[in-house]
Amino acid sequence: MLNTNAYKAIAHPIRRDILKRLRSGPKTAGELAKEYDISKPSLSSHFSILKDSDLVFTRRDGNHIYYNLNLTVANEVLSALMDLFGIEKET
Amino acid sequence: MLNTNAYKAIAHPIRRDILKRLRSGPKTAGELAKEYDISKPSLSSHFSILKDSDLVFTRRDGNHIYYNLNLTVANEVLSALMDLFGIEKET
DNA sequence: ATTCTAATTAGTTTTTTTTCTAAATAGAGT
DNA sequence: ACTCTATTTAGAAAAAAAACTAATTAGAAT
Repeated sequence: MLNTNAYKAIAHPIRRDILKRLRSGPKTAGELAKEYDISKPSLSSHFSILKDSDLVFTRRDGNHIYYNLNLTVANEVLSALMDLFGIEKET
Repeated sequence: MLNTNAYKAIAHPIRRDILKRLRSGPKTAGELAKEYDISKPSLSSHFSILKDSDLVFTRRDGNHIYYNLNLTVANEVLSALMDLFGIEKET
């Protein structure tokens, strides 16, 4: 069953943008921070919300923490929405 | 292009529940109101957010206003999320 | 052990969302 | 025209989310 925090996670434009950037592979908080005109703590809070949703997970490599998109959960979000809307996956 | 209000629309559990109930056909505000322990104005505000997202549209029939699920927009939400996550629709 | 870099936590303020009660509107039916 | 039912609008209060600065933690590297 889907963690409903996922709906909250995708509700904010910055978090959606982060997810989009993670499609192409893991990024550090610092790399992502460059893209947004927002304080680091605010961004950290967005990361935290993304982690709570399980849409992203982290891995530390030395000094850096890499954010990764969890595609399994991403697929679960899609499935849950298809169910919500009563839309069938074509066979 | 998707109305980003749709992300906001699905962020609240009551609004998701309303969408789910509309799968089976149009419902009046009154019918839906029975399902939730919340004041009518609060629910009306949820309806308004759903309408802003274009996920639902209304049709008046006499004294009743029927809420309908807009499946076209529902599909657009799914497409937008597939794009966001970089998930391909299988052919 | 100190220092450097990366990122988070603490605490607060601002903004947005959700909720409420009371009043108003829209249309149907008498 | 009045009245009844269904729903929304107005205005205010409460709750939740998002933002900031300052301080802290975690680990790497000297």
